[in-house]
Amino acid sequence: MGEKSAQKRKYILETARKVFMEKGFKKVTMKDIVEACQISRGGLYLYFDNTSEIFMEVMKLESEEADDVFSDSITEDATAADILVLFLQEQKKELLRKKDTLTQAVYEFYFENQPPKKDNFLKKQFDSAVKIIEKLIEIGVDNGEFYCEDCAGTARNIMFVLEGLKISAQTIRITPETVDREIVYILKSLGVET
Amino acid sequence: MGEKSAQKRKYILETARKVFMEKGFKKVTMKDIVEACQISRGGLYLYFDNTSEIFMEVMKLESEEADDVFSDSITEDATAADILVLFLQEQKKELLRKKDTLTQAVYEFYFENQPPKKDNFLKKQFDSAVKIIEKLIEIGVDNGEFYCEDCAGTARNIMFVLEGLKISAQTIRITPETVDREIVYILKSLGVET
DNA sequence: GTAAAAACTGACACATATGTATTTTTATTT
DNA sequence: AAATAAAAATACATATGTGTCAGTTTTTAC
Repeated sequence: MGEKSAQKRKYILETARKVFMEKGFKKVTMKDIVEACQISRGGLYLYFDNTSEIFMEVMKLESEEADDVFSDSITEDATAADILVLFLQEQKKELLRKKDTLTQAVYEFYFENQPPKKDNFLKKQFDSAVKIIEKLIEIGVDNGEFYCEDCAGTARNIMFVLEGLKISAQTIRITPETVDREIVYILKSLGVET
Repeated sequence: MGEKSAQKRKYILETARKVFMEKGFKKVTMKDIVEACQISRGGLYLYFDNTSEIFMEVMKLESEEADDVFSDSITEDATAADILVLFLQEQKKELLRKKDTLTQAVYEFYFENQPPKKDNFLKKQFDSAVKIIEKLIEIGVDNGEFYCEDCAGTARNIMFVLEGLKISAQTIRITPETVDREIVYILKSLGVET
């Protein structure tokens, strides 16, 4: 647990991240990470005590680096509807690729370890996304793009639908068309025809 | 894998089911099941080869025994809205108790084993629930209880919200109030005030 | 009542993961 | 360049799980 080289520490976390993306959380052993990092068993233990600790550090990095969910969507002269559509499209892309995401690993980790009340990675992400969507809907309502009586409720609802799609993508194998249908449904409920 | 006694086989599956409810899927070992069943290691292997096989059999039993999602909700003179409310309340109860459910085990199982295209336990449940909700909404629309332009879409949407709530209950620790809010939101979107 | 078949048991051999302790390598200081 | 300290690698002891098999008990059939 010593600090040793901060650079190597970072390298280990970044490499471990890839391993977790590939194999989820539960399957990953210290050996896997050792091999991926091309270091020795003892070497790894100098930095971290176990896979849970490593995973938590990876999540911490992740939430520090996580740029705004809308960073890709916001442009100078985009309308609220444009931004929402881009956001939903982005989410679609994300949830349809099974590997290449920490999604499953995060779920597994929270299954295994009682989800923390504080510092809950998923909860933070969820809540902040809800807030931003709510703001966005309000803007859309103000300039007449959307019709919505309960912006906060709608924002929450959208996020729960996305959560549902996300876990479904991992379990019941939904198709891109299914996601599209949901996106259209969401937009229509805001009065936006596509 | 021999058939041996069908009765004992059933007993093992029922006992294993409890173990999976308690510990999820990944954590459970043959030893756990052996001990829960109070039989010998060799004895268990006479019936099943590994935990995956046992779990699949448990799921099969589950889906055979699974009574209609609405069985508890339907009564002689209930309105469509009544039935829908009861159903949502039932789902709420279910998703809020963490243990006592195969939910997490099923997720873990599908994480570990590529979800099957055919015989997908979750998919079957999901699809059949969607169908029934759709029917229910149609009935409600016909007799003026609900307002809805896209019954199929709404039914699907409701199920994805429920999926989202279900996984969220396991990961971000949602409260009963959060579920209630979503239920109210769903009903309101159908034009039902509560 | 006994012999054959079926069901069951517990120990064993193997495999894999963990965390630590010791040795070796590399870097730093004088 | 030798002495020392830090970092990394290797080997080890421990733990836990798996699947099998030789032997035992129970059931079945005659």
